[in-house]
Amino acid sequence: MEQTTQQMRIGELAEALQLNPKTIRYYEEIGLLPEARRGANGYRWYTHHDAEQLRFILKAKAIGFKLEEIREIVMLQRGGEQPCDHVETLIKDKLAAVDGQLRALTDVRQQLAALRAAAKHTKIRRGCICGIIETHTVPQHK
Amino acid sequence: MEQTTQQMRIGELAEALQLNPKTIRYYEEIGLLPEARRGANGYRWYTHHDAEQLRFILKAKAIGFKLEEIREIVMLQRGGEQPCDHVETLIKDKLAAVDGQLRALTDVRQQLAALRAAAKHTKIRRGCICGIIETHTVPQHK
DNA sequence: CTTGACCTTCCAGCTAACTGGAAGGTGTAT
DNA sequence: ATACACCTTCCAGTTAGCTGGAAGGTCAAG
Repeated sequence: MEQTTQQMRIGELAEALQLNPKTIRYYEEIGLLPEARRGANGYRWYTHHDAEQLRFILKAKAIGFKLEEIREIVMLQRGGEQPCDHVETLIKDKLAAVDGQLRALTDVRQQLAALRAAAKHTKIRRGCICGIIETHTVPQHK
Repeated sequence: MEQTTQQMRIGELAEALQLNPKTIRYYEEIGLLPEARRGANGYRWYTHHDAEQLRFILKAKAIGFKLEEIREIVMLQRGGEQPCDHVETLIKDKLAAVDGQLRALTDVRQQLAALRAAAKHTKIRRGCICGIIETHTVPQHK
């Protein structure tokens, strides 16, 4: 052990972020993650910074961005040195998209809250012949 | 014309919400939309209420919910009469999920804003040998 | 009474985003 | 020396969410 910056292999990174190592390789393959540094044996090695990058990607993914869109965003971050008009436009677009999402999200949140309030209000019967349960516990889809 | 509630056929609904009629049939098929009322000729007829339902679905979809999850939510709305503990738990879960999304979203928004600020700051050179442009205009993916 | 724009069902194919399996190399532990 | 749990690449298969095409019915306009 002579490196100061502690590194991890793909399995550890995957474990830390709760995902399949294959997914990480896939992200590298499509250019979402930069090509990982390799050890003499060909193994990929990741730093804390890589983990942060990946964490951001997962966050963006969780809120409904497509991998291609996320790729555009992280490209902006990575090439952070040479911004130009085109890049500014891109960022502006992404921001607008995110703001749109925020509006839609608060809207849905409000509807859910109303639903819960209504549920609280009507909650009288205990028998619960609740048609929803069947449709929920057996989602089946087709 | 003797109906008071104006109805529309699948094409009009699709046009109004900017989507493919096939998509609407597909949503019906997977139980995301209830089975549409049919005319004597077998055509589907939709009301304003159906349109609102669909609009909500699209909103939820836009913020990254899977169709299966949206189905759970609209099921809750539809069976709004008989809430029970299980249903309440479901709603609480959805609300928690949405709040998580909201947090992630504001986080990403903040990062984008920072990126834009940085871009504004570093924007000096006009030549713009901006590595991002190539990677953006030719996304290629494989 | 035919044309054309709708609608119907059924079925096949597509893209995105993984995910699994095969075949083989690496490295530490007994 | 041999397990064993890792890692590698390559290639094939899966799931979600549409989307297109074929084959045919409906209906208002000319």
